[in-house]
Amino acid sequence: MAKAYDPRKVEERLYAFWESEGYFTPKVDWDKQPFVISMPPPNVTGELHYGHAMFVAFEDIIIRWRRMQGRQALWLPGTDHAGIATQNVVERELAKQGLTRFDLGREKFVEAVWRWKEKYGNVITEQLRRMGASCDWTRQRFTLDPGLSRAVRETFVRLYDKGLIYRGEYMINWCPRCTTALSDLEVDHEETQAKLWYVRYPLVAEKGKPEQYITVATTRPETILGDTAVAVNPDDPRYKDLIGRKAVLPEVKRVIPIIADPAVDPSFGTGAVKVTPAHDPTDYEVGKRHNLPSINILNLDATMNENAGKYAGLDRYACRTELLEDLKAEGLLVKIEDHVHSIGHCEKCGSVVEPIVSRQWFVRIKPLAEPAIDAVRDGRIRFIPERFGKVYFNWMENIRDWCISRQLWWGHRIPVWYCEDCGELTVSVETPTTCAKCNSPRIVQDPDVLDTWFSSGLWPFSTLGWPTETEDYRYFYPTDVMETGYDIIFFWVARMIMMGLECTGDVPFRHVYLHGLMRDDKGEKMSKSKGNVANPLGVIAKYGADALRFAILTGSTPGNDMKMSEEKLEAGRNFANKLWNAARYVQSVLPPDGVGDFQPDEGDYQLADKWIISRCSRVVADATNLLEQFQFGEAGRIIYEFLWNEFCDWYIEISKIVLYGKGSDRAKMTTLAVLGDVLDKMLHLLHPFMPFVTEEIWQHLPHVGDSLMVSSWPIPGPVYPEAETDLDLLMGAVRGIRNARAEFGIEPARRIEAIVVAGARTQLFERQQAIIKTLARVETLEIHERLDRRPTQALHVIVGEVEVYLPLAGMIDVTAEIERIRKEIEDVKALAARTEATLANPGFVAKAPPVVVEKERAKLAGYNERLTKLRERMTGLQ
RNA sequence: GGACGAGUAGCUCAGCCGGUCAGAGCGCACGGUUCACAUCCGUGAGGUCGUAGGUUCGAUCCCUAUCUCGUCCA
Repeated sequence: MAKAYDPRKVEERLYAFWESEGYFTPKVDWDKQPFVISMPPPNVTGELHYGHAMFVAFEDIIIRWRRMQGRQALWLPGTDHAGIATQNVVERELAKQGLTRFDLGREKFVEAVWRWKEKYGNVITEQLRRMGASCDWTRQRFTLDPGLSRAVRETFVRLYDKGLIYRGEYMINWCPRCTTALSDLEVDHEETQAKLWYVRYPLVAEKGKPEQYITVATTRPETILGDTAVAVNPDDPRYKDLIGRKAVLPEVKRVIPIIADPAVDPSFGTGAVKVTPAHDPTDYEVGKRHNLPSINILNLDATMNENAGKYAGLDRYACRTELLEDLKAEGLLVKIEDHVHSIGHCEKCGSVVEPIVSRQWFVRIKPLAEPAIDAVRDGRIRFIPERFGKVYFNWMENIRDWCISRQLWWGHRIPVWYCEDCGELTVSVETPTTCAKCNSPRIVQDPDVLDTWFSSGLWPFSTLGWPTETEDYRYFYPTDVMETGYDIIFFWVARMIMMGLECTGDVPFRHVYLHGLMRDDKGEKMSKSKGNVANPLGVIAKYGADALRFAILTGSTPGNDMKMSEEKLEAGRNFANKLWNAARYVQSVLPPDGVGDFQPDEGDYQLADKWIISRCSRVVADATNLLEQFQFGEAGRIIYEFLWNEFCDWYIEISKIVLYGKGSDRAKMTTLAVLGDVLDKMLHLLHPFMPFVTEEIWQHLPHVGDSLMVSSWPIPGPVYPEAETDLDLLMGAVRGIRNARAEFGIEPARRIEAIVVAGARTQLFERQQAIIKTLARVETLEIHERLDRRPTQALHVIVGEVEVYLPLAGMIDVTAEIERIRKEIEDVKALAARTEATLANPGFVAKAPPVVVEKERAKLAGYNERLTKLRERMTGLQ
């Protein structure tokens, strides 16, 4: 084994080995329990970023751990066609050649996207391998695969037949750049510093009344061209008289009514608002209530249409500028105020979204949402962390119908055909040749495609073969854990739950584990535009995939964002190297074929053996328990601490005493067996965290089986509480001596003399004196049960019930020592006083659990014993 | 406007159902070339656990209010 661990030499080789052995591919075995995770499918043209690194780390730790527990573990990978995003990418490529998708035409364009997908679509899957993802590539899926496309059609037809999908004209969000409808979720609202324009509308003159105006305030003056009313609040005294009168729309000269509607907020602007039913969701509702005409003034690319009169053809913002100029010229622009309001942007391209009335397909969502709410409420699906359940409920309970049609070319074509003869629709899974109503062959398919999330919503079961009752589907569904970022609870998690319940009658998964988002070391969200995205592949090349995984897993808490930093990656790398070197030591002392058939008896174990076995048992139990609770960070930390601070710092050092000493072969074999066994257990526990380094080490050590990744998860061994207490005392003594040595500047290499007054623990110290001698660098060690004449020219250390003297003639400044002890007496007295006060409180003794009271009493006894010893020492010195 | 999260050692953060929980890593200070490891070893300093109340025998952990930062929904 090399002196330092070099991940570059092992990672790709081991991954290829695992994959070629078929370890990632579970078999359907009805005698065994499956364990399934559907991988959130990355965008097919995407590149690996930290978000992917996170889900790989979390999902792989779960799946590797369950696999080692003997489950038929399936982690099903795949990619998403990501409609808008992918189409945009290819359109941008075309734009470089000065082309638009319309220049190619639909068929050619879709072919171009497929070519793009074939060329770049596997980049991400290759990158996932670099992370060590143990997913089953033989079952890899793509949302546009024939099987998954069939699932989409099947779902559409079923929902349509049940009346849960309908087509209608409603106000939707329109992205003029992508030229498609968007669902509410695909619109990002952003608080924007903008203007509020106050515009006067002249009233139609009435006999006997003076010339009058009504002033409205608007953030979107260009929509004046589409106004069909002015509205005021019915209770607003300022406008009572004007209700029912008519106003003349500036520029357009259309006569519109002044109406009263409770939706008007009297405190906004002047209290009078313009009503544009075709271009504002609120106005749309007002228009419906008052039967107002709806005048569309926009083309689909956000230029003004013929209804805009002389502004026709202008871009919406150019039109705004010109119109404002004209209003100003006419004296109708009263004033301009600064105003902050939220503006909707296309999630994908950032363009300002237009609310327009359009004919689209919708999912009637309430009937789907209700069972989905129940499934979480009654615990069939559990969110981790729990609080996200509240977020889920809040959204689901106020959910609105889902606009699913998109005016794109890349995606699942809507399975609806319109008859050019009778005008009826045919909705069908199989592509029809004739109209279902009149049998006319003159039918034409709806040109639109479905929202990408419609197919993603089917992912946990469409990937397993649904709607066909395949063996995979029957065995592996429902899945166990859905692991993803909390930012797509609504987009994806909620929709999978709704679709899963509707389509399969069962929940799609039982647990939803949500991780936070990755931020840079300043806490900024990572984004390409900010340029703060470290490339995970670069990180892997520099530190190794294990280091990255360990940093992610131990540096995060469920549901909380985490900051990534070089320091954390270094810590991960250092830990891998520490493990490597611990193994290197074990390998160097172990015979080539290990300890063979040798099995130590209980009686062979020395104190240190029992101690490390016991501690190891606890770590195995605790780590397993923490994994059960999705507490990956805590699990990682306790293993880290055990390995570094107990196994390496103490047990390995103690083992050297035995192995390099003159003991019996049997004693040495016992130590070797324990070293190997504990290390082996740690390799197992750490494998799901750091698959590469653990496998590589395991392969170097004597082992049974072909691969660590398919070996069994350890079960906790025996626990020896007494050995733990005893070794704690010995370690305390060693630390005490080291501390004193450091404090008094004794050269590390210098061997000194020590006198232990051990009382009841005399036997322990006599038996284990080698530990003290070696680890504290003591040359001669005297051990007494009691000692009447205490040395004065000596340092004094108290460890529990034991005292240690380090006779260092000439090095002791008695006055300083007295001062040091005086100070310690003060400290201990303060502690004792606090404990006494607690115990003196009658409420405490009466109400606290007896165990706690006992603990306090023991604490006090300990303080008092220490005080006695300190005082004795004090008088001895004086 | 509603909801949620964060505010713990200089920095980054752990602390599950209130009682050795005041912790880790990094950084810092001092000292280390003996054959696992300087990607290391030993020792040490550092915090009124955002602020103010309350519940309790006892609160970093529960309740109320409040401040700062962040996120989501409307």
